[in-house]
Amino acid sequence: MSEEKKSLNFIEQIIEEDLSKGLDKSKLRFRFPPEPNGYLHIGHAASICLNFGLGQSYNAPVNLRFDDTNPTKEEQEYVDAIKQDIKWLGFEWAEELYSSDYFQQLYDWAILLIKKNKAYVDDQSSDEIAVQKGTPTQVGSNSPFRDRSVEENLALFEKMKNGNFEEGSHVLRAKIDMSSTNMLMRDPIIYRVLKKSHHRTGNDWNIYPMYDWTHGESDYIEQISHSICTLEFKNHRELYNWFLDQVYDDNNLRPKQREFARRNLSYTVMSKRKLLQLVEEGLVNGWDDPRMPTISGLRRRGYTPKSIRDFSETAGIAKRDNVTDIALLEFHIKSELNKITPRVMAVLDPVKVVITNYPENKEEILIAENNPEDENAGTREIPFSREIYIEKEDFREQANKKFFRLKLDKEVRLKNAYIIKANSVVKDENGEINEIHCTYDKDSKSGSGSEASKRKVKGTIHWVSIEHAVQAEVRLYDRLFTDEAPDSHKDKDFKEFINPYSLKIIKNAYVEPSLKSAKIGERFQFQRLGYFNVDDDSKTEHLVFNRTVPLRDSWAKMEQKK
RNA sequence: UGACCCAUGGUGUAACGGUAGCACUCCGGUUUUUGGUAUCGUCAGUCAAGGUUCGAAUCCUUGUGGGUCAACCA
Repeated sequence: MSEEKKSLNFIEQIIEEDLSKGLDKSKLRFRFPPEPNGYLHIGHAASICLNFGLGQSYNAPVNLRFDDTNPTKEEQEYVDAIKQDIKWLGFEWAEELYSSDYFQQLYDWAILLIKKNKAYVDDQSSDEIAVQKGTPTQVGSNSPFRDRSVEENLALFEKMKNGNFEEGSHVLRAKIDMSSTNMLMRDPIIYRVLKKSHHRTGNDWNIYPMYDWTHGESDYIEQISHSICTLEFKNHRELYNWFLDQVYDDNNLRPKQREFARRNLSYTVMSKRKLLQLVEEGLVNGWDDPRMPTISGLRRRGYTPKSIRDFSETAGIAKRDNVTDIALLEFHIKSELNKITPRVMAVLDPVKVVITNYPENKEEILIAENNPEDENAGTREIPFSREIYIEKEDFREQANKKFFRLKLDKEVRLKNAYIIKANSVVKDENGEINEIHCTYDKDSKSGSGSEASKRKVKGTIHWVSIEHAVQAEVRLYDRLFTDEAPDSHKDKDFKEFINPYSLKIIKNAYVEPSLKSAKIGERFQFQRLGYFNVDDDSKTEHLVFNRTVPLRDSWAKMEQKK
């Protein structure tokens, strides 16, 4: 076999370089560090696949670390959901850890910082500190409290910790450089007073560490070799390294932060803040609404873990901002579902067909292939009778030669059944077609091997036997937004681009009887229509299907062009 | 009037000084009892200008365009 050299992404190249410079392969260790303040989305999936993928290819441990340093926003509900989503995606973490596990160590190190005269307690308000910070083009100025004695700082910090100060009254700051061109280096805040109960540490702490102080030190504690985050943290790297310098010991591994571009998807939004807004304002039905780009939404929609992993792999990673075409995600889900889903027949917009030369009480069982893509998928039985439903749009009284479906005086094949010819229509007082009267060629039964069955008829349409069909609810989804990048418009709110037709509910669809026992989560291809799964709301007496994604429809495309 | 990062077909990525490749999308053909699938094919790209070099997408300079940074958020 010719082994084709797979090109490495830039993170892998950095790792290879470190390895070639002498880093022991057994020292490789990664982490995925979500804040438990929302649900994971397809953008996180990129990071998850990257980190856990590196773990797999280098046989290195990957920790799941909840970055829970802000008790005002974090909840156990999110912790549970995040764990479920990662598992569902097919990954296993080495250890489940929490930044809050390190609160004591972080506190001890802060004391050390004070003793080294590299941190001080500032009594100023948040506004005063902000003013002193300057602007990107203007240097900041020193706090009047910057030169407090070590003893005083120690005493004050102790008081902060003990709850003797009110929120907002005091902070601990690193003493770095108020004139740095990097705003983050202008004496960043390390600790703030927050008298809030934490989802894990309860009321143990009155002070909580900030992200920058926490993240690098946590990486160090866990001996993470490569700490991979998104581009907006690029400017934090200098501070990450400064904090590391304060505690670093030569005998240990020194973590390295590297940044890649977050993955954006067209026709949706990806920020947790905006997704939360959609949920809270009732614009969608929760975090797992099938229109949401969340992992739980995609799961409910019928996406498979593999399709999401394949998508992440194909999209790749790099350092430039991007908006990936959602068609790529759809390509991967269609490609997988094509291979694995059983084909069934369902009619979403029914019109009645009467086969006038078919005996009134007769019913016969036809055999249908479950999946032409899978020889082992077997066959199933489908009942056929005199009265059936077909899709309204599969019939026209008159149409040109391009219309490969049922029309007056022309023939069409009923999938897995007979060739029929339309003879007449029965209309109501409004001119709506109530019934289509057809005759069938009784020798043309599919698979019978007869001459008639081998006749070439241009079109094949799906159907269900009225007497045997099961009524079902079908939910059709379209993209949530009408704009490719709804949050890229400076003058417009992203919600202005919400697609009012993103959800269409069909109450009276009819599915073939084999679906009567379909279970929640099961996936099917409704032939000629798309891929569907059974929604969480589904019950035996009231089946509910979601359309995961439609089939490619070149006919619809042709029609549209006209 | 700052610092840092980025710039390859419509989209996402590869090429690590030596033939600009892959995938998606779009468009067209063939096959087909799904207008699906499969299969074949077409269109289409190195931000600009200089420089270094036998040779530049790649290195350098300048410019242009985009992004990030002034939360007691992460």
